[in-house]
Amino acid sequence: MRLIEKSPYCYEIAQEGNMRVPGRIYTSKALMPGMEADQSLKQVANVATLPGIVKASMAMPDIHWGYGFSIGGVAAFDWQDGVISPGGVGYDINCGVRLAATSLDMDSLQPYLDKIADALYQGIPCGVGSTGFVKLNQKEAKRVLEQGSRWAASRGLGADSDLEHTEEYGCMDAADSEAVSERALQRGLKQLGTLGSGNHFLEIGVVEEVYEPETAGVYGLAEGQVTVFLHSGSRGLGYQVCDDYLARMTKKSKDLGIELPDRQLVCSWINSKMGKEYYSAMACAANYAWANRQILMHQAEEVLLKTLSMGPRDLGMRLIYDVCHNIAKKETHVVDGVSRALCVHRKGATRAFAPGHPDVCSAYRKVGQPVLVPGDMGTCSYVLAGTEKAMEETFGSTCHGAGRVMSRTQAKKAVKGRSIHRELLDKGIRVKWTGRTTLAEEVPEAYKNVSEVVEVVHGAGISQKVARLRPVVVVKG
DNA sequence: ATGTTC
Repeated sequence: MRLIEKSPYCYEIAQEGNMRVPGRIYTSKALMPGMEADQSLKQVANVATLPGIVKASMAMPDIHWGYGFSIGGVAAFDWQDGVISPGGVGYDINCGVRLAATSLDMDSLQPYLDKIADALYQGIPCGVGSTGFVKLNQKEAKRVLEQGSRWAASRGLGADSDLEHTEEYGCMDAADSEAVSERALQRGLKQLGTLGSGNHFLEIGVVEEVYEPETAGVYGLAEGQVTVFLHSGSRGLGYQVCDDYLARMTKKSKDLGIELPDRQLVCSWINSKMGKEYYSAMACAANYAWANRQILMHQAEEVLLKTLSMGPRDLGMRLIYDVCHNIAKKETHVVDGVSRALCVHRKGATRAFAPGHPDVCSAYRKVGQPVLVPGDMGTCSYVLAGTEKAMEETFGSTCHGAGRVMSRTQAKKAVKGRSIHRELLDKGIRVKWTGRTTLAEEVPEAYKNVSEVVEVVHGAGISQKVARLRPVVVVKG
């Protein structure tokens, strides 16, 4: 595979063999060795062979090996003549993050942090197999799947301003609960309002540095301010939707009429019955994830109000934004001067729409869409803004996080005998967790340096640094 | 990521 340097942060995988377009990798010399250590670049080249792919098979600097498609990949297919692939979305459909600001400053909150850590850990259902406070019957669950965050708001678990500050307003219209299997629906009944496990978290943090005061002001962020940051997805329901359609599409893979370089790239024509059905089911799982994050954030607010004996006005908790980073969406983009309907797959990649884009809510339209980039639990996270260059180069997309450099198994082996909890506490980070192996798997060194990842997307111009956040309390599954 | 091999 030939890697050609196009600019300091952008490399090309030359088009060869069955590739229909080149590969394009956003990275730096510092991040290159990690990138070449696994099969992720090969996966980028494999995706370039899929029918209907437009412009390039792209990878963000946080790329690492994933199911079929690498995590950190962006691939857009023609809506008429292209394919849709569950592996291009990921098992955790609409895995994403949301950030809320509060009116508190970290100096005054410091004495209460231990109490807050205990209360959040008690009050937020987390871990594999956990169940939430909201129990659904089948009929109600279908409403969640078709309405997303709007369902949560209609049950008093969110406000209109929350919907306004959520990507897609917290609901994909294409959702049709008929496309979701009985088994997937069943798994969703008891899991609404649960955090999950692995890299999912709920964090109390502080705005440590502001890079763009004007944009930060528009978003409502200032240095020293206390924030609430949440990372979760569609839980067992989304997993089951992905699993169901991988199996169904594999059975019908002959319909595609082409040989795939990797069986994990199984896909359907977007235009086919199967393709449309997957899109409708995926949208349901995406809506479930939005409702889930909406409920989790509402629950976190309740816990903070009670723990701090405060009224909502004093706490001043308000959603800044909610983004998804595992999704396929019908979007219109200009390709070679022509406006085209595309199915943009972002798997471990975040939408980063530019200032002025009609899909950016009115409050933020002047400065561009907020992009939320969580780091590992011991470092920091970033708030970025979408740019025009992202629209031109990456279908309005950027990175989604730090990206793994060690597998979970490798990480567990690497930290044997160490107390990760103590190491983090020494850095002023209180961690609460439930899984026996969670802290080892999520140890900071298992991830790339998120600051290096962000330098790439900022340097390449596909998003702009706005602010950096530092965690002080972390709750994990 | 995931009732971590229905």
